[in-house]
Parts: sequence; C-alpha cells; structure tokens
Amino acid sequence: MFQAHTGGGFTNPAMAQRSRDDAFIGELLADLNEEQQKAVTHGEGPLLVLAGAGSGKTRVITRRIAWLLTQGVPAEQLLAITFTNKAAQEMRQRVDRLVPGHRVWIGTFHSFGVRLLRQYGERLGLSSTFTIYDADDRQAFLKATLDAVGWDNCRFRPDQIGAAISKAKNQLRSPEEYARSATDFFSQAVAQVYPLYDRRLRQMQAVDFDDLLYLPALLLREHPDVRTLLDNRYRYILIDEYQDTNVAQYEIIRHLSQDYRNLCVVGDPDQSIYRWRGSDIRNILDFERDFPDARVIHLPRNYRSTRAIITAANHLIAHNRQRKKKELRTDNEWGEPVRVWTFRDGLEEADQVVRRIKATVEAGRFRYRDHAIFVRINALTRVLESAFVRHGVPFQIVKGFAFYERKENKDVLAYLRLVLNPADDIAFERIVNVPTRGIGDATVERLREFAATLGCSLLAAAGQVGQCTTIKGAAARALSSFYRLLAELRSYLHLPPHEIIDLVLQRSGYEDMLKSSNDPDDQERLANVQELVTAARQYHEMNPQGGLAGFLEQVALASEVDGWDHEADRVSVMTLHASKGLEFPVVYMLAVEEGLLPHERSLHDPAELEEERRLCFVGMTRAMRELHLCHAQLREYRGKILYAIPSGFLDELPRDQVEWHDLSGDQSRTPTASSGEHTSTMVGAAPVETSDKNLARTHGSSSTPPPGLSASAPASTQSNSSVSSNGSDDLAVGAIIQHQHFGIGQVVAVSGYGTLKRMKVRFASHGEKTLLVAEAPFRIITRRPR
DNA sequence: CCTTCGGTCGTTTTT
DNA sequence: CGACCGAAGG
Repeated sequence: MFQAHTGGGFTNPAMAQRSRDDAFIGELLADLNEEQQKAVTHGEGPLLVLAGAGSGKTRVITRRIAWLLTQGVPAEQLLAITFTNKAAQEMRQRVDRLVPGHRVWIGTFHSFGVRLLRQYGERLGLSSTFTIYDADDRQAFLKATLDAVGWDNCRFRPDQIGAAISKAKNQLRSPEEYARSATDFFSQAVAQVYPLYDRRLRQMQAVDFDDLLYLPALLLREHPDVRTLLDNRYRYILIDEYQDTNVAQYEIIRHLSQDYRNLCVVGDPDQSIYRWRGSDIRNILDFERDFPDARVIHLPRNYRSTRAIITAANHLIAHNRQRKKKELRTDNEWGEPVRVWTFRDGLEEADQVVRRIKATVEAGRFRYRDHAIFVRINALTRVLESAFVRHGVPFQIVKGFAFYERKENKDVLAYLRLVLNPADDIAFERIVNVPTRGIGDATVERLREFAATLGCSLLAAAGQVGQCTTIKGAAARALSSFYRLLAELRSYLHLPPHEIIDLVLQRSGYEDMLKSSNDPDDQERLANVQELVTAARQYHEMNPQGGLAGFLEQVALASEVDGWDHEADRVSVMTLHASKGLEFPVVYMLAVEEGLLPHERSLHDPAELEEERRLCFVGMTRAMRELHLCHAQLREYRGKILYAIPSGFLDELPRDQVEWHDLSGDQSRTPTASSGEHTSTMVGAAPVETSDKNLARTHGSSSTPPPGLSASAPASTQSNSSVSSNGSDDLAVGAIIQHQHFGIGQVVAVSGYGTLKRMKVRFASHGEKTLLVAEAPFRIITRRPR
C-alpha cells in the first residue's frame, strides 16, 4: 500500500473529486499567507512545518484538518495530537466552527495512549480497567516497592530512582535493556528495581504516566497486525509541538506512518522546553533525515507581537549555539518598548506589578484578562497571591493548588479507583484508614504479608481476613467491614459518576468526618469534595457514556493549563512552561535572575542553559503588545533572603532598544541600572504619563524603532554567557560565578595579580567573601563587559 | 492505635 | 518556609 509522495494532489480519485464547496475553501484560505496556504493544502506525503512563535501555527493545523475533510478524507482517518487537553479542546472547537459536527479525534499523546491501551492492552497483559497512577501515586507505589525488597532508607532516594525509570521508559528502554547498559552504582540499583516495579505495577493493573507512551510504542512494535491496522486507520496524522516529542512518542508516530505517510508535524526548535522530560529536539531537527521526501515549509512571519518584542526575542535566542540560524519577522508596528524593571525585593516586585496592572485597567487601556504574569518556578506565585488579594485585583493561578491534587480530593478519588479496580493496592492503603477505622500501620503490614501469601490484592485479603492468623479482634472486624463497604460501593457502579461520589462521601463516613471536625480547614475541604461531585456531574453531562472510568481518566490526564479559564476577566499567573502556546496582550516575567532564569540546576550543562534561554524566549514571545521583564535585588527564597543577580539573559537583549527602570531606590550597586529618573512607582512610569527622557523618545505607537538602530539582525557572533573555565585573566567586576561551596555570586571587586589575585564576591546565600582567584573552586558563568 | 510535636529534609519545569 | 517523617505521649 506504499504510496510514493507526489508532492501534492491526491492519488485517490475519491479524494480528488471536485470539492463540495469552492467558496468554503476560499474562505478557509482567505486570511492565510502563501506559506500557510501551502501547508494547509499540502496533499499526501510527509510535511514539516517550522512555525516560529506567533506565526499562526494552530490556525494552520485547524484549517488543514478542515481542508482535509472538505477534500473527502473521512474524519475517522484523521488523528490530531496536541500538547495539552486544553489545546485539544480548543482545536476541536475551532475545527467545529469550520466543519460543524466533525468527528475527528483530537487529543494528547497520553490520551491517545490510553485509548490504544484500553483497546489493545490485553495483548500486553493489561486489563481494560487499568488504573493510571499520577506522580503522587507513583511515588507512593515506588516507596512500597522499595519497602517490599527491604530497600527503604538506603543509598538512593526514591524520586531519583523514579526519575531514572521514567527516563528509561521515555527512551523506550526495557528493564532488560536497561540492565545491560547499567554500569555505575546507581544505574545498577535502578536496574534491579525497574523490572520489579513494572511487574508489581502490572499486578495492580496499573500504569504510570510514562507507560501511556511506552506501552503503546511496544504494542505497535511487537504486534505487526495491530500496527498495520492502526496505520491503515489513521491515514492523516497531525502533530503539534513536535519539538517536544520524546523517543517513545516518536516511535508511535513512526509506526503509524509507514503505509500511509501523510504525517504532518508542526513545531519550532526554539520553543523546545521539555528536554528534562525526555523530549528530544532531534526529532524535529532530523525529520528531514527520517522522511527524506518531506516537504518543508517555514513560517517565520509573526503576527502576534510588536516589533519591539520580536526584536528583543530575536536578540536573545541568537545566543543559542546549538541552533539553526533563523529569525522571526513581523510587519507589526514597533509599539511600546520592552521594559526591564529592577525592584528592591520580591515583595516590592509583586506589589508594583499588581498595582501597575490595576492602574492600566483603570485607565481603560487593557482588561485584567489581557494580562499574564509568568514565573520560572511555582513557589514564586505565593507572593503574588497576597499582592492580588491586597489590591483587590482578580487573578487565577494556573495550577496554584491543583484541584485534583488536594488531599481530600485524592482521598475520594482513591475510593473511586478502588471501587473500579480492586487490585489497586495504593488506593487501598491510602484510604483504608481514612476516616480512621482503627486500622493502623501494623495491621496493614500484616495484611500485606497475608495478601502476599495468598497472592492476591489487599482488598481481597481483607475479605478473607478471618483466615488470617496474625490479624484478630477489632482490627480484623474493621477490615471486614471495610471490605463490605467497598463491596457495597461496587454495587453502585452502574450509576453516573457524580452519584457514586455522593454515595462514597456518605457511606464511607468521609463527609461526616469533615462535617464534625473543628479544624476550620476542614470546611474548605468539605466544599472541595462537594465540588468534586459537581465536576463529575459536568463530566457526565458532557460524556454520558464515559461513566466512572471515563471521569477518572479525565482527572488523571488533566494538565496544568486545563483548569485555566481564558474567558474570565482575571490576570493569569503561571509558570513559563504552562505559558507555551498561549498569548496575552501584556506579559510580565518575574524574577528574571541568575539561578532562577536560568535556573541554578541548568548551569552545569551548556545544553540545559540553552533550554533555559528557549524558555525565556517562549515567555517573551507570548506577549502581543507589552513585555515587562522584572528582577529584584533581594529575593526571599526557602525562608532565607538572598542577594539576587539580574539574569545574564537580560544582557543579551538589544541594550539600546530596551528600557531599563530601576525602582529599587538604590543606584549604588546595580550594574544594570541605566536610564531614567528613579520614579518611585511603576505606575508613575507608565508611558502615557511619564517625563522620562527615554520614554519621551519612545515611539509609543509609531512603526519605527528608536533612531540609529536597526530592528533586525541581532549580533549572533559572540556568546558572553557560555560557561567558561576558571583561571583566566579576564575576570572582571560584574562577572557572575558559581562557587563549589557558596553557589552563585557576583564579583564586586578584583585586586592583585598572578597567584595573589583576589576577588571579592557577593554570594546569593553566603554574603560577601574574598577569594584567591587561582585557588578558589569556581567557574565563570557570565562575564560582564561593562 | 491515634495525635502531635519536633526535627530534618530538600525544593524546576509536567503529561 | 513548608512538606514530610519519625519518635514520643495520650
């Protein structure tokens, strides 16, 4: 069935038939540029779309789906994969607007994996009611596994082992293969746990997140009949965010694109930010090698942002070395300058940003929902939260405390999981004594042993506790009654999910426990579990066929951004990672500081540092009209106050085309402070009412950059932020170093020569130290040519 | 068996 | 600072 790629047009006569509606196709393409049109109307064969930030990537995919449908491709033959459920949902709606009632499957890799496993899992020995363990369950499960072999409390931390297993699965390495290449101590330990971990997981009819990709990939590799069937079924495949696919995902795609090679991948290497999760940028860089006949379409034109923003982003990303040189272009006006703000501390930063947003909204320039605040790590959202409350500004934190991750909800969900899958020992252990039933650790331990001798699940063992010699009296009665409780709950399985939850709350005593508590937090918990009932009801209304299993699946696969309400008139707060794929008129990035962005843990590896730069790039390119990059001089972190150093990335912006504002009230020691009077508030410095010289010459809404500067061509020659070795002569004041013991610091003074050369360094966490340059164990992170 | 207290631990990013 | 774990007391 192999069809040679003919470079466009359909070989299938049925598809080549005159389209139903020429006018409609005209409409589909009308507002697209030439490149976008080519991508949308590409016929058969592999297609790589290199879409820069804001180049209308989603629009291309959506239109292409609609176009394929109008060309007569049956909806069942289409498969569209997005990065989050949220993105999938939006895409579904957008396609629906073009082709109402379409039945194209659009989802994430993980949900696609679940779908395959539900259908073909038994080939791999998996029952169709398998449970999906989230990060927490997995951690608990891993600990239990280590316990079982007496490996608790030793050598390696469970999460490190877990990370190694996760990585192995993402790279499609089986336990056997892993063991073969395990040379060092750590990987040998992992090699012992990994097979056990998998075996126990299967015993519980459970899978972890990585299995949702790993197992389908195995399925397709080892079962040619299934592979052929699915390849034949999904003849047109579209993948969004291709730069963030990992080996397992790649394998899945490849297996589905052999007989029918109509694979369209869309992505941007500069926005690859999930390397740490196993994504492999080579997937997109090597696409043309894997599919030599692939058509490649570039979409460099940005429609989202002002030229000021694009110019800044281009300059930054040009500092990455492992990169094909390319540049975003835009015809948009120059707009407001990109602004860099210096604050005294994180509190001030949060306060001022919120105030400025409020003032902007009150001045009628933007709505709250037009604003987003991005942070590198979730911990930074806390200060913001109180600032928002203080100023009465509506906001939503994407993830904040994810609803389904709250203890109370996880407890209730554990009941549901156990009802559905009696083999789920992790769920059993979680709730067997919640609310307290007099079943303590000792009893559970004995039950575990008992279950092991019977070779059954904990719940099944609880049902036969009468035959257990080690558990007697009250504990045995409690276990029996718990078993009966679950048997009863199981009899409700035919009911819609929200009714089951309601019954769980009543019959388990969970609701009573919260109601009768005098802990004030428990009232909130009560409200949360009741909210869970509502969520389930909503699910049921949307998916009447889904049932409890469907609801649990949706919960397990819910992503961070999925809870984000883009309609609400609120300021959005999220991590840079969560911001991918979104856009906002006004963007604030906070804590653009050494150690945070780039994150401290990326400094040892140039490749990771480049990923941090891409992360910064992603954040910047979310902004449509205004971009504000903030940093503080002092940052409270982990209960300690640290000196914060402005991120080296700020130095990589086009210096003369960015406005610098120092609101720290301290001019003495900010090497980065440059222009402007020191207005005491951010609001006062808003462009409309400022008296600042630079602002006056700012070309507010003109379409030209500041005089004497070109808006293009960032100097891509030197990179002053690559990690260099110690011992060189060019250590200057302002340089940022990383010391083996003291961490990150900035050089404030240099004296002496040769072996006696000393430097005074202000460390983030250890104050100022004077060190011998020749002796000290450190390396230079950034040289500052100031 | 349950609660509470104190110490320790370690803290990126997430489907 | 906060989450989590272990030991001691109720």
